[in-house]
Amino acid sequence: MKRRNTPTKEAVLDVLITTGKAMSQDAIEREIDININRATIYRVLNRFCEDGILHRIVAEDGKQYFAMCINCDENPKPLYHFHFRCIKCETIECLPKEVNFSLPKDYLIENVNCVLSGVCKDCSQLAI
Amino acid sequence: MKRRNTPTKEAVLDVLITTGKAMSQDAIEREIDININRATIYRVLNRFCEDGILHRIVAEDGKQYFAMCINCDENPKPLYHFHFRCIKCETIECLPKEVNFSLPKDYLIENVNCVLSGVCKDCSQLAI
DNA sequence: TTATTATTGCGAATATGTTGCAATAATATG
DNA sequence: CATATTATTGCAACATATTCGCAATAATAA
Repeated sequence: MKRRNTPTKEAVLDVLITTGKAMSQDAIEREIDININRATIYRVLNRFCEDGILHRIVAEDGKQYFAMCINCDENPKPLYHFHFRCIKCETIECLPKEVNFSLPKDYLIENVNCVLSGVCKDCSQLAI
Repeated sequence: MKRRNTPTKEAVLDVLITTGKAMSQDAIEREIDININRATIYRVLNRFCEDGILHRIVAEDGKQYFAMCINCDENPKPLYHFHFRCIKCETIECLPKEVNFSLPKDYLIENVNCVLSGVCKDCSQLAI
């Protein structure tokens, strides 16, 4: 199943690149100027995840967030990194901090989903 | 708002104690012999969380899971510990492993939600 | 025993995410 | 350039998780 280039895919990637953070489907939809169907956005996001272009984070709000893989911006992130979700501005960012864990014997690891939440520096300074 | 003792609350706690793992609303409902309304179970669980009796984990499936706080069983867990979700048996257990993280300056931490997923030892050995 | 009010059940509402299907459009081929 | 192939889209419907309003019930206090 060969992939095709579509305005939708470009628009979605664009938003994620310029924002530089992890975004949910509705946030992405809000940011895109052209009108794109909800289901289509999900399908595009899922395909990007399959292709290793995006990674998916599930936050404590139970929602899925999507972010560019590894080299979101200048500083490369370790494979399994922490994420920070700001409860004020509702954005999620990848932290350049690796998740260190060890599993008891006979456990097989498949995925890591670590989200810290609180108030990000921008919002905490606004509060002053 | 003073809390009252009800059969529902007892039943829910009972299941969580005997299972010793984190369970979702539907898993709890399945395990309880008496009939309890879905909404009621959620309310009971939420109240227990408010009261610090249970803690809430959100897994990659976007669902909420609830587990006894800290001293789920004999071995006490650190405040912020990892959780392991088995994709075979669909259970979540608290790992006695503390989450070590550090935040950039001016970030305020509020909550930590770390879930590793894969195959637990019981299920990985079944596969052999 | 009675009054107060926390708790429950029920139904409906909300939100997130997925899916089937027909229509559209990106790419490859002649 | 014209056409065939099929990936992608839009739409509506669906599935599931969780919450909420409201009236009825029941736990506790008096």
